[in-house]
Amino acid sequence: MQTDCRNCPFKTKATSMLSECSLDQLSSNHLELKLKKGDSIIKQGTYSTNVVFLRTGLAKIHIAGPYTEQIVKMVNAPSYLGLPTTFGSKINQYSVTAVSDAEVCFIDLEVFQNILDENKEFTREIIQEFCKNELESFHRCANRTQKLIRGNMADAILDFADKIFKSDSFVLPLSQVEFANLVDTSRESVSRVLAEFDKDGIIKVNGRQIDILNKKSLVLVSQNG
Amino acid sequence: MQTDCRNCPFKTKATSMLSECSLDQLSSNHLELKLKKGDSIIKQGTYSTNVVFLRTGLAKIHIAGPYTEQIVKMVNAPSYLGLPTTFGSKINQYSVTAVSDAEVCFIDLEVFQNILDENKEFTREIIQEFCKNELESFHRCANRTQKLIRGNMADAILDFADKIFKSDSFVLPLSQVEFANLVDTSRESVSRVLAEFDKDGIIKVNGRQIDILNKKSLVLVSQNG
DNA sequence: ATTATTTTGTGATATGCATCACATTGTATA
DNA sequence: TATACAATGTGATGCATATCACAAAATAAT
Repeated sequence: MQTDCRNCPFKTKATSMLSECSLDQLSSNHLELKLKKGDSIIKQGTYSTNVVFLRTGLAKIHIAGPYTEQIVKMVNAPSYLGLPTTFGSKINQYSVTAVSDAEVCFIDLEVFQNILDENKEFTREIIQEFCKNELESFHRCANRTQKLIRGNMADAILDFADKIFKSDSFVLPLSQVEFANLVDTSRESVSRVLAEFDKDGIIKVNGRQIDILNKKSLVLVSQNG
Repeated sequence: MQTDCRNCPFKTKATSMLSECSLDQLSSNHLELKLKKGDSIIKQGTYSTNVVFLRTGLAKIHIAGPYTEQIVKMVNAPSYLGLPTTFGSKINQYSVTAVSDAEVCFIDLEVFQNILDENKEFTREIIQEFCKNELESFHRCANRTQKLIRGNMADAILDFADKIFKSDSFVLPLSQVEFANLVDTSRESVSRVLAEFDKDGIIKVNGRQIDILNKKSLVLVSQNG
């Protein structure tokens, strides 16, 4: 299915920089797909020739570590997915999976490259994005390895609230196993710490429904443990 | 001091894509500097308007974690430094320090941006570089958090041999404290594990001189622990 | 509705490694 | 050459958290 990209209401900042001409090129060279929660978007180990545009929905980027699957980051729409894997390597180096219902557009790599070549502003924004990601990954790495579990879990919850859902009440889009893979812990520890936070009145846990009751405390835990 | 970039013998793949015109622009808009081991190249928290080209030498990228300084990665010449920090943020988000004598060129951000705008091939290469870095950081993060210390140390030693020095004999450019910050351990553990590897005949340690004696074993340790 | 399967809660135990404490060696500095 | 300071070696101890082993809910499948 193809739609007119010019009128797409889900443009990223980068995409809004594109010329009409490039948008038309996109329109006639992309495949739009509706996905259900759990559907695979990019699969580690498979051949890759597409950049993916996440139009709506929420996805996880995950990678097979030496022992367990690790969730590298959560991404919400609108956003481009798979640039590193598609540009940097013929074979996908990580997986992306929808954790909510989602809409995606598959864009041929050559078309995307062409659009990069023809749109300086677009390229600038994409590079900005790369820079932001690299900085984030530096910070994430330093935090994850130095902080204790409580701190990392607090971080993750704050991230969901502030970056993903923009609300202090949300339902966790991950199982505890997945949450553990995101925070680098065991499933059991996730369960325990969540219960602790609840007992301490920092958050209210009801199944996967999370309500942040005391954000200051949560930030403190994030900083100190 | 300014030199002619056209004849610079230390071009990256990206730089070799530049037009004569852009090289001239670079020539007249960069500051070349000779640095000594330990000299700071980029300092976290300071204002940043320059991209740095590492012409010769070896540098560490490091970042202040919540508790200790963490070395994110080692970079050897020729390579551009500080792109994420300079493009993505006005204030440097990480530090870069020479760990050997080095030569660097400071390039004004606007000049660099201009050169990006004018050279598609150059831009492609830079984007490739970003992609490679992001993939690397995914892998590094998954490995570091899942592997035991012996595995991570084996990894680091293999990295030095294969990527940095291209030789199975080299002198470690880091103190044990720094090595610990690179591998996410304590200084004591570095000392102990190095001694273990030596005792097991996997490597020979003599001060900071490292000789890999049994690379297969080292790879095995890297994989299993 | 009933069964099967996945997800979650919670105690007990084991362990890898940080931390502490100090000895020893190496390396700048006066 | 002596002295100060940084880098390293090595044991003893403690702690955070993984792992194991179940029970209990919750969801999905029949």
